[in-house]
Amino acid sequence: MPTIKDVASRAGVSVGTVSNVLSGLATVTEDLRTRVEEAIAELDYRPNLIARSLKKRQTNTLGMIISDIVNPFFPEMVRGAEDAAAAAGYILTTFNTDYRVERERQVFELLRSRRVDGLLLVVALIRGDLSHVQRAAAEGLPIVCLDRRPEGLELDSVTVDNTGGVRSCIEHLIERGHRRIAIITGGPGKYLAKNRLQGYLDAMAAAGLPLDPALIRDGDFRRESGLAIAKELLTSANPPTAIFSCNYGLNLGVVQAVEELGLESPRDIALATFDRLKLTEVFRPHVTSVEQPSYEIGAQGTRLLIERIKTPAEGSERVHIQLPTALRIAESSAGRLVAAGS
Amino acid sequence: MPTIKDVASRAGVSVGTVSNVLSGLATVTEDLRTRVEEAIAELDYRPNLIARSLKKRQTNTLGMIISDIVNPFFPEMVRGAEDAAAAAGYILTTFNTDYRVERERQVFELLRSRRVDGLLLVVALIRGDLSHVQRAAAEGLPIVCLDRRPEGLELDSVTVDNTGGVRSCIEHLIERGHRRIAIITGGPGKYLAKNRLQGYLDAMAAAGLPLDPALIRDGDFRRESGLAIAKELLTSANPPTAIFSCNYGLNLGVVQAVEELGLESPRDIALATFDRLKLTEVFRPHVTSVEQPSYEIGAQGTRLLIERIKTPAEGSERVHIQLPTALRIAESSAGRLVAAGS
DNA sequence: TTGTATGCGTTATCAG
DNA sequence: CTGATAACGCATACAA
Repeated sequence: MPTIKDVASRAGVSVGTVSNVLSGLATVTEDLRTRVEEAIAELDYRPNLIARSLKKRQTNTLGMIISDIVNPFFPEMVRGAEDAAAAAGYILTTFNTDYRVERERQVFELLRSRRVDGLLLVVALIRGDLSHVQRAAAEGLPIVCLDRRPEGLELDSVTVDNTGGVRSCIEHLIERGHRRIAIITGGPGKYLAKNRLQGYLDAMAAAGLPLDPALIRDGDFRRESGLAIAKELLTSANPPTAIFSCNYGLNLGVVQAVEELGLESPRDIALATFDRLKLTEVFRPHVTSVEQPSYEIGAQGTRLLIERIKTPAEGSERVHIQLPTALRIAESSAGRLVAAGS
Repeated sequence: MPTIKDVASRAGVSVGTVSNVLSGLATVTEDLRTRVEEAIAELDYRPNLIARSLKKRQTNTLGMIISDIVNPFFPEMVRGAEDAAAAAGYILTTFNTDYRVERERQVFELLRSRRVDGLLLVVALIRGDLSHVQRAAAEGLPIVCLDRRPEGLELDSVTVDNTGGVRSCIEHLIERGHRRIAIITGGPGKYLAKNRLQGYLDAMAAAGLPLDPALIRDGDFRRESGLAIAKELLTSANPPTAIFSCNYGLNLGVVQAVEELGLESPRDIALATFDRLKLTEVFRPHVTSVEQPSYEIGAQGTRLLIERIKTPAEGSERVHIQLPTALRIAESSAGRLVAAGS
């Protein structure tokens, strides 16, 4: 592979001059510039970005740590990040943690050794031992948290209005005449689960509806728990008229339960869920959903990060961007035909 | 950030010694080794992988060029690649081309400037101007093609048995009593489209069934064309009893058409498609599908690539791995209740 | 305006 | 077995 030296000698100039035409900054004679450019073309020269990084102490590389690219929530987010990164001259290297903190810690080490300029982070854990991120941030590595905000850490973040999203959806169900609305959560102690449940509580309270503990059920964000809980709910003595799932995994289980019990939505039960999946929309039932702007989370997070790289945050003034969700009303949340019971 | 020099002076040894304990290779006295390790811990030293890359002329980085991570076919493939890369001490940087060759060319330049050790490539185009990949390969950059094989290029590849996958599915439909089986392809001149159509032709020929040109329709792999073509097929004078879609995008359109016409599968029409999407399986209709081992494509491609990096291919002996598909039979391909017509 | 020299943080070669 | 030193390819003062 030709180096800058080869270009220089072929063009009959010094390496300094070649470097100058490469960076385009310095004023260099038209004559020399064309000679250098010819040499570059003839040699098929490509500047060695590794050497450049070493010298300039910047890699133009962003690290991105997510849970699992196979989880359909992430591809759009990654794409948003990648597009924003590319637009600013950065590249992205992505890592999956499968929600395991020890893996997150490994990746942190690796990324810091590779001297990434900044980090996009979807934390594996909201609380617990976050010392690796704390230390990295303290040592000056720009970090932007996506989707979830770890507790007790001063970091910029881009999240979604989980509470408001659920609230608007529950309000919609109430408006359609539902009073016995069940919610399946992601389980206690989880960031997303807590915030989403709050939206339910808010909406119910605002409508003056009583809370039935039997209708507020803890799942674990996975299909299996949605299936089991939905079956319990639907076969109980006093079943709900609507079920809200706190993420799409749970919703899959609920949909499955409805079919396995020989029921149909919206005829027998109204359904709604957090997360929108365009791919399933042509199938039945057509489920009402709360869509989050995944692409924007990635894109805006990346733009924020790059801004921080260029001008580091002073003191503890951090920015927290919270993006709105959108309610996608579909057939599954049709209203009750008769007046609601007690 | 501390450097190897800082570690050396703190441990009272030379940089050479520190380098030796880092690489673990050279024999170094137990005494010195512990002193160095202590210094490393105390300074929280992390070797600068950029500098190491410059010196060793290897980045331990693999480039991966795909069409679009948002296309549900890719996340599993990327995940497979990432896992295999991580297991071998490499990291992956991913790029989307949106099927645009000019973008592919840009990414090639970038990746070569960054001195990636190898490339995982899902080509944007099967034929046409592939000079950038040809040149890169000729200059010694290890490249493994995934999913599609570009024409006239000597490159290792990992693909799927597209023809066999479709054939087995059509055979299944025939076995269920279907004779008028329609196929919606990805359009003429495309690699995947051609191979998949061949499976249909093979199965029909083997069963001695006549080919009806009206049932072999060119789509473009997207939902809209699936919708339009399916509507035509279903409302024609002599409609098919089964429709096979050559990818999942087309299938989405077909499913939509069936519902919009007030029909139901399998009651009124049998359905089957290439590509399996686990997420849609709980919804109705439950569509029979040909599943490809996406994760394995990525994983095996990566392992092959790393092998090539370590021991480059001699001459033109290239390896082409072709992975089998799996037929996932679901409700939508139920048999005909009455004997099939002519 | 252009050329020269130094250093970025490592690894590797070679004396000692 | 350990230490000094020369690259790796580039950017950047600084000198000419």
